[in-house]
Amino acid sequence: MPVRVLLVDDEPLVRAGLRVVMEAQPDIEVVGEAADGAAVIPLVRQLRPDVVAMDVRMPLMDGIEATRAVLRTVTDPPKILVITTFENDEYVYEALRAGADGFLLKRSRPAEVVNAVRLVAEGESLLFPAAVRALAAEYGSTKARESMRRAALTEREEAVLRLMARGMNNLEIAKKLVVGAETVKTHVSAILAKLGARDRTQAVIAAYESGFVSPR
Amino acid sequence: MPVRVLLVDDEPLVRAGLRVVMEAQPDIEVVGEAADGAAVIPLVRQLRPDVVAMDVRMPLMDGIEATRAVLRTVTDPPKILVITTFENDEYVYEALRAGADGFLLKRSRPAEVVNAVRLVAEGESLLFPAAVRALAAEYGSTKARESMRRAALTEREEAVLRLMARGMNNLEIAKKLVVGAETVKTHVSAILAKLGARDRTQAVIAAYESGFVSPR
DNA sequence: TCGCGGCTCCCCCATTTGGGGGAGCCGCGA
DNA sequence: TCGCGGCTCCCCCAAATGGGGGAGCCGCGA
Repeated sequence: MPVRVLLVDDEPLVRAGLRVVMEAQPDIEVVGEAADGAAVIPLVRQLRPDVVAMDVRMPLMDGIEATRAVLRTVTDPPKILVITTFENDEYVYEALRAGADGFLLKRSRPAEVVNAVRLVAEGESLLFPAAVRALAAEYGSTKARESMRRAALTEREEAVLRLMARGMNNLEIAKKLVVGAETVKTHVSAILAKLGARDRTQAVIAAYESGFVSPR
Repeated sequence: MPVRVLLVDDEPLVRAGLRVVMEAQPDIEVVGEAADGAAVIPLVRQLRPDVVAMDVRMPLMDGIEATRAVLRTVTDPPKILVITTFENDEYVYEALRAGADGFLLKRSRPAEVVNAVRLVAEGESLLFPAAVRALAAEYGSTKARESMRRAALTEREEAVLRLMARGMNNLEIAKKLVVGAETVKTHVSAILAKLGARDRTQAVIAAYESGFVSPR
């Protein structure tokens, strides 16, 4: 039976990206989504997920409070995987102290994402020292630290994603935006990293799934 | 600057409906209306619309003739969006062969209507209509319906497209379907050809836009 | 003033994708 | 029985994609 996952992130694009990554796995099933920690408790009661993948920073109730609330009020609570964009986010440590079972960087590769989900689902805690080292070692000890802000796309990146979702390739996007093809490549890479997408197709899927672009 | 649209339909109610839908959009402006194709040429010259949304079936001059006339006599012609009631209207195929940029069903939802207008305005041919146009250009109008059937995906191709729309690459699809990677490539190529898509991203977009797969 | 993030462009390189051809097997219908 | 379409696999090859670096410019805010 598959691992049942509840996604909680205020950024629809991030949710969609995670969803694409997870649903590509036969043994992982995304059973629900929420945009804020405040919605987590009833959803956990209703959906009984095995794992809650939850952003630390959210508008109404952040991941720390939500973690405490779930563990305090739900019997047989799910594993909680905290999602963050910062490597050394003090919120993460608080969340882990609050009882979270592991954490995940938003720019983790799909393989890392699904691996983390499987691990916490099986009761393996991704405690931070080792995990931080492992992930930090893999993800750019230099650049990662710098450019890790919120996973929200910049204006230019949104424009590129919109054109990607219209089926344009990099060259066409470059002409449309009157920039060089290399620039578009840079934006595309940034988009893929922020959305946790492996390729442009997954990014476009995320754009549709999140409502960033609307079908029909 | 908004997209300037000229509505051409012999049915006032249809024009009114389209006008309401389009004018509800901040980026679409209806600059004129006509009740028959015969009035289109002077109006296009006078109003210089970006898009002509035109019914195929009209009393004096139908949409096919009007499309040909506009493209033949107007310099820097507008995009032409053909409106029809029936999905398998052979008039539509003829209009597309005559140079129309896309088609729209009268029973389309408002979101579809404005989306179609925006797409053709920006030079993007509607995906499935593009496929129809390609096929219609290749085969005769009499065989249009038959070529549509020819364009229908096989069972296996549908399965592959579904997995493509979940973000899988060819190797993952191959494993999922327990076939060789070459087989998947063959299917993907067939899908692209049938949908008129250039790459897998466009195919996935088509899958979403056509409702073949639905956002969750 | 300095630093940082956003935007732009450049290099190199591995992988993926897609197109061209061909071919064998099988089931179904003319 | 034969042909055809669907499904499978194979070859070669060009193009696109994505990742890894680096770097310059500019505006804004500490």
